[in-house]
Order: sequence, then structure tokens, then C-alpha cells
Amino acid sequence: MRAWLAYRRMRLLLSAEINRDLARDSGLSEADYDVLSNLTTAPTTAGAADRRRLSELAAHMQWSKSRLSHHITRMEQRGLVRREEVDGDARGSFVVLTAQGRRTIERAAPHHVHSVRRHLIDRLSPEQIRVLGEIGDVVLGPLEGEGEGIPEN
Amino acid sequence: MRAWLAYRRMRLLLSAEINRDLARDSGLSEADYDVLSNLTTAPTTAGAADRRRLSELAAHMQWSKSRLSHHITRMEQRGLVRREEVDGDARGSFVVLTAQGRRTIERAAPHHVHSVRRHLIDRLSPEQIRVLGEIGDVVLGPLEGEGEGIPEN
DNA sequence: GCGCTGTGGTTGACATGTCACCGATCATCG
DNA sequence: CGATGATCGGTGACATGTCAACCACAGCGC
Repeated sequence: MRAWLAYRRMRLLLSAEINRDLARDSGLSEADYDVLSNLTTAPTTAGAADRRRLSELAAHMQWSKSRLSHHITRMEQRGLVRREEVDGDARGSFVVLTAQGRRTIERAAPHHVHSVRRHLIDRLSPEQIRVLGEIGDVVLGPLEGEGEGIPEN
Repeated sequence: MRAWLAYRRMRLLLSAEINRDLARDSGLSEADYDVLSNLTTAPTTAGAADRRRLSELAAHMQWSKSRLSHHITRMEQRGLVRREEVDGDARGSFVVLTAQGRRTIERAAPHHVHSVRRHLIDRLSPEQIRVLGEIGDVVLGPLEGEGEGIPEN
């Protein structure tokens, strides 16, 4: 249980620190950063980059569709992304990175990486980093498979 | 960065799982559980147990006073805790565990412990558990000292 | 073509958390 | 005593997330 408590406390303080940095440096929340980041990293399959189906993005991020929809609405109002219709399917919509969104994430990334390094990575030994990755994988294995994850909405 | 991503994903899914269990088994949120748990574990210094100053509790949990105040208000309405005046200090107030609160946490604890074991601990080797604890401690060291933590409100 | 079921996405009500600010009380010092 | 500044909590407005219900269209079988 000591490990559990340490983990819990770390989770709380670490994300507070990193979010604070992120907000200060770039005016983004962790959620904003994730969305933008997942848009630039979009699968380069089709020629269409910087865009993703809302559903597909939600599934990839393990967010509920509702959460993503609300969040996209807010980011849209700030000009970071925009919605766009899908050709073959009149129900669906794309989430598309705007020019401003691209600038924002490109400027934010180096700071964020640095922040993560500073608060987490640099404090750990290579061994600890390795094990942390392992732990993540081990714990995730069972969870990702089953219908677990997001109670779809 | 692989470790960071794994950590992030684990954080998301693991807390989703565990909170789901907790809500199903006991009708509590993680926050509720923490508050109750920190009340039963209250420092046995004075004879007065199951009670804690709001400020002191907030500091101990690394929550802002505002957050705790709001949350206590909600828990008070559900009969889990109650506020009580402090003798020497007309500003302050105690948060006190009610009988119902005590029953609730006592029933919830075994399930919760089991849930944490099932989703996390049992999946890790003793070595991994040890390192996880270490990581928590190493990362927390620097953060806890400085005025960091909670931007007091 | 037409109805049925499933999917993609949105919406509104509500729970939770943050932030900034207030109001009261306390402690201290001249 | 009385002013001053810190401390204890609470409050209201707002950001974010969840949940349940919903609409519009798609896909399929007949």
C-alpha cells in the first residue's frame, strides 16, 4: 500500500506541476495539448493530415465522445481547431487543426517536453524509467482489451 | 517518452476502473473515499478522533481549502460528515465523521483495497511495486518542499 | 422503397474543481 | 484600547467532465 499511496500523491502533484507549466508557457490545458498533439500525429494514411474523425479520435484518446465533443466546441471557439463535414457520411464530422492551432502546438511542444523531463524523467534513473514503462504496459494490457475504458456516450 | 505515455494512459484507465468499482460497491467517489479515510486515520493526538480542522485536512490532502469546503458541503448533505465549531477559534470549523460516514467507509474499505490489488498490485512483480514506490518518493521530494502543491485559496 | 436497428455526434442537466474575492476573527504591537 | 495584517473558511462565477437522452442519417433485409 505504500506504493499505492506514493503513486496517488505523485499523480496529484505531478500533474498539478506540469499543468501549471503548460498553462503558463502556452495557455493550454493538458486536455488541449493532447487533442492538438493527436491531431498533428494523425495517421498519414490518406493525404489528409491534421484532421481526424471525431469518433476515431475519441477512441484513440480513450475519451468519451461526449467529452470530446464538448471540448472541441470550446477549442473551436478559441480558434485552435474547426469542424468540417465528411464527404461520404452526412452524420460524421472531422476535427481539423487550424493554422493557429498548429502554431500553438508547435510552440508549446518544446516547453512541455522540457517540463516533463524536468519534473519526472530527470529525477529517475534509467532503470526506474524502464520499469515505469513496464508498469504502464502491464497494467494496461488487461484493461484495453475488454469493453473497458470508456462507457460509451 | 514511451514511459511518459504509458504512465499517462495507465493513469487514465486505472483511475477509471478503480473509481467505477468504488462507485458500484460503495456509492463513493475517490474524493469521498479519501476524505473519509483521512478522517478515520485522524491523528490520535488529542482524545478527539474522527475530526479534523478543515485547513489542516486540506493541507494534509494537498487540496485547496476551497475545494475541500465545497466537497464537505456536498458530503454533509449526504450525511457522511458534519461541520462543528471549534472552541478556541470562532473562525475555524472541524470536519467530523458521522456514524453513517463511519459505517460507509468501513464497509467500503475492503472492497476498495481489493480493487486496487486486483487492478494494480497483483499485476506487478514485487520488484515493480518497490520501484513504483521509489519513483513516487523521488518525484515528490522536490515538489512537497517548496510552496508548490496547492495555490492556496 | 421501407422499416429496423445501429452509429456518429450533439445536447442539457448536473457533479466536480478552480479562481478570485469576501467577511469574520485572531494576533500583535504601539 | 485600536489599527494592521495574517488566517480560516465560505461563496459565486466559471471551466471541465459525466450521464442519459436525443436526432439524423446509414446499412440492411425484405
